Amino acid sequence: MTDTELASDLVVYAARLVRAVRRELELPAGTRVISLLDQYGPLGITQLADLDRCSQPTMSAAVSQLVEQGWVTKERNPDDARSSVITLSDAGRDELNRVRRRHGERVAELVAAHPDLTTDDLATAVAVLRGILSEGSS
Amino acid sequence: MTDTELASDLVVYAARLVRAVRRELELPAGTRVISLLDQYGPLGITQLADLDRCSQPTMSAAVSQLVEQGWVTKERNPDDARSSVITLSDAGRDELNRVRRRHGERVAELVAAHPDLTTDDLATAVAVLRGILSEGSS
DNA sequence: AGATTTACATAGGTTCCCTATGTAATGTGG
DNA sequence: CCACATTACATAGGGAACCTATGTAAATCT
Repeated sequence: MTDTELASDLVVYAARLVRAVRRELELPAGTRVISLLDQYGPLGITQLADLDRCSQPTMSAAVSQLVEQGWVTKERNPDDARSSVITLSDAGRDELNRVRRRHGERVAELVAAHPDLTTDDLATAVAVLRGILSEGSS
Repeated sequence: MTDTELASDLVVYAARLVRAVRRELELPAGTRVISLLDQYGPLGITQLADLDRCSQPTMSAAVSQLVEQGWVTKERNPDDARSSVITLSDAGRDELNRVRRRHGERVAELVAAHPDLTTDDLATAVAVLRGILSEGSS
């Protein structure tokens, strides 16, 4: 199997995993946003859109929803009145932890059902996905 | 890092990969369907919906579109007039190969941009995702 | 035969995401 | 310092991919 074939399979199976998890657990778009804020700290709308690889209007809408839910705060940037600063709230961090635990438990079940998959294998899979996505944006 | 934490990360990064690829390449829902037909041979609507983990109406609509595009054929099942038999056409198989090649090339580029990721790592990641998804449906 | 189940179609609605475009604030060249 | 481009967002309008609820016709069961 070539790298190209493997890479193709990676996309297909990644898509199926996401669909399978979403069916049972709900994986709202907002989760990705608060995950990014947790990882990078406070950010503006456009920065978030770039990191999440979505359009700026999409991120605007997502942030509005998160503000309504109380999971982030949105303030004017004192250094640049055009932009905003989106900050993860404590409630948002709690939500993030809850979602992560739910997802983790569910997928960990699936992993546990396959004894031939070791923790090392799992760690490698995560490293591959994360590596692929780091900076390889264009 | 525990298995649960790793599993949680796996979901997050899988979701980001799918989004990243979809942004550049288009990963239409129909691709999954013809991929399933390629893997399992001719199937009915409900069987396809179960395999794709989507609802039956969703699969009905997806198949209708694929028929219009000429990538599958839909015939009445001679053994059971209620059901249909969806079959991958030659054009559909060509399309599948084209899509796979595009996805593979794009992700292979991303992989190539990270020399610390070996082919073995990639193969492990694919094996983990496929393993997780095999039969672990419920 | 009547009732249930199965396979699919249709209706209506939600979520997520896009492009196009407007607006206000910030830099920039003459 | 004033017109102009650029940047950061917001708004408008629309499309794709899902869902649940429900209807219909064929197969199966009692």
